[in-house]
Amino acid sequence: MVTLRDVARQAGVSPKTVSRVVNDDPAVSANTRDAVMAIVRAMNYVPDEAARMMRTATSTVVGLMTDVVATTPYSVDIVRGAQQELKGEGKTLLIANTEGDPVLEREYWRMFRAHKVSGVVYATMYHRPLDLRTPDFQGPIVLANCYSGNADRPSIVPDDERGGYHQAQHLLQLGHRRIGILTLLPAIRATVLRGAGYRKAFAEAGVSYDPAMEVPAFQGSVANERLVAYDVARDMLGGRERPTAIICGNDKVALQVYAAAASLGLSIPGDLSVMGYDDLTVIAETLRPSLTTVRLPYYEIGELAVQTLTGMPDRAPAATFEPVLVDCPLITRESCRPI
Amino acid sequence: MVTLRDVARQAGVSPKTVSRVVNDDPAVSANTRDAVMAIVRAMNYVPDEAARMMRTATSTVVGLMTDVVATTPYSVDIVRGAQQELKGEGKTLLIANTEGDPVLEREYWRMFRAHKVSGVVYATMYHRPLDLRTPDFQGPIVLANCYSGNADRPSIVPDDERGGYHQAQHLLQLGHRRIGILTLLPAIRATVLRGAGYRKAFAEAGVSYDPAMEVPAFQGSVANERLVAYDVARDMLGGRERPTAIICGNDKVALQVYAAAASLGLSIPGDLSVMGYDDLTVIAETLRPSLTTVRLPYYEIGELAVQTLTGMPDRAPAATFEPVLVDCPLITRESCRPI
DNA sequence: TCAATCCATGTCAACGATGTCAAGATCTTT
DNA sequence: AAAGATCTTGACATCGTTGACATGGATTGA
Repeated sequence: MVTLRDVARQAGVSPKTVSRVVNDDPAVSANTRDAVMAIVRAMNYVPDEAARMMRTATSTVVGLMTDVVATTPYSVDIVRGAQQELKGEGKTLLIANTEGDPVLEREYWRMFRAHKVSGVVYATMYHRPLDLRTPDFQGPIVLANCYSGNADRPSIVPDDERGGYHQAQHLLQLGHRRIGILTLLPAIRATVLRGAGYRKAFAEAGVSYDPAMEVPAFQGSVANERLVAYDVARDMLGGRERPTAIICGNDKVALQVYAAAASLGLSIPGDLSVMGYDDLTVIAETLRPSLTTVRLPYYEIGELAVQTLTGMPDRAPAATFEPVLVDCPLITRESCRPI
Repeated sequence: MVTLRDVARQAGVSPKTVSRVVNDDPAVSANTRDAVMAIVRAMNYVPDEAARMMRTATSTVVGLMTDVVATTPYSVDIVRGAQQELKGEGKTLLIANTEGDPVLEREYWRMFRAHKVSGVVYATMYHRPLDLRTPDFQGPIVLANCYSGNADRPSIVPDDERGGYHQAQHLLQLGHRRIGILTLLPAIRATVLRGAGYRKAFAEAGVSYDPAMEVPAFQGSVANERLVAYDVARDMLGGRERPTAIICGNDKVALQVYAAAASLGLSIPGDLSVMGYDDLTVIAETLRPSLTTVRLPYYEIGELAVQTLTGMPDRAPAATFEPVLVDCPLITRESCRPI
């Protein structure tokens, strides 16, 4: 292994000087700097993280703790966004997937402590409040896709109310008036927030909002949900006064609405406009016609989480943090059409 | 921070003894061990990884280098499988996503070196041969979903030939004889392997294989492919002598075949059986009827890769390694039915 | 010209763990 | 009971880096 010492010897300077050079300390003459850098490159010297870590009591690694976030395919984007942001600073991610196991989670917090991670992004699968106790870890933490119930930590969450607003607003603007809404489970926070968004859009458009048009596309509990969008959509589309458009709680729901429409001989978007949520591209881009949907901005949430982390002091003063809302933009494709 | 020293002082023993205890060194009396462990727990002592790393010149971290693997949703399972396997050993993953950028990749290899990772899993998005040169990294490497052209590294890949065999064999057994095949791009290795699997199944069933029934569902290049399964399937299903079953190169293709069938008024599985590949559950479980498919065993590949890594000596002798094939099992759902 | 200031570089110790070796205590063996 | 073997514990140096502080030379100002 090539060490600072070796480089120093070769360059005819002290180890400390080499250290200064590789750390961009300005207190080094240009000549020395160039000479040392030449040797550094020639010897392919790479600073030993372990020694740095030990000396500085911090590392260039950021922890990413997830519940089961990695399970749900699209949320990998949180990881990608975080990486993207870290790349610029020469840092990387140490990942810990708890799969929902609290014992394992505790172990991972210890592990983060042992590795002196410079911060942790804590991401959850569902957008939800969270009371995080971390007796084994002291450093800065940013919540992603979840937020602290008592606002004692910074957090980045999707703006589900605005996302719901986008969905409804777009369809209303296209002239739709009878709009069916297939929601996620009522217990999910996003469901409530989007509901508010729908109402706001309807109100702004001067259209009365009919709660009867709002039906859950799932049954069961959050932990054990069953997708029944196909049947619900068939009921909705089979009745008289069928809707001219359907807003879906996510893209999977939309996929089943496509199937329901096909089974009734209804064409999309000719007879029915369909709007998704999530922008799960494997579905949204593959469906015929492709799906107009609203994108869950996981990539941006990952980026922002790391940015926030980087800007945090090691020991944050006991401040109050309102969740940062990230817009869920409308992605226009082919499944919605003016009436 | 609580250090070995602090624990030692409290316990009235030397730091070295505490070290022995936390490392399960058998050369410690039961009394001492219990006494020390009590203090360790009471003080919530966690060994400092940096110091360990420095002293032992190795870390408990395994690197995961991916090209764009994290982009394709389902392959997150490689990460999950790897984690699962590491969990037992108290290790974790340091992840590096190159997004295909060689400069970045080089930087990440350096980073892995700096962090003294105990090994690296190198995973690719496509199953393909790979000539890996890592001047900046010496430790053990296992390839996942790719393999070394000259067999100089261990590798774990899906058994695509057998997967293709499963697809065809199942449909043949259900009595289908006219079977359409919508393949991936011919340039992709999986396409070739699965083709061999199809032929084998047909031969075993004593059914003649008609190459004309095999059509790519994609156009363009690997880097820039365009899914045209919808049109191809409509052509195939619109002709006389339409197939009674269609084998798809992946689940996205199957999704479009569903749409094509619906547009022609054909019902699945009544008029047409459809078989997917990948087992992308967001699609396969959401489709109505749910999709019979073949599962890409990414989770197992991740597990096996780490197992292989763990079993490797630090400096592997220049051996030859045949790729380890992992079966792609048939997942039976509702989209295939006897003729 | 001499003191004060600044700049570039160097010396030294320390971060926390563990490998090496040694020593004291205890147990065998004859 | 003495010599050896074994078992348990400890002293000490060391891994590679950087922070605190020191040094010596050049520059500035009066």
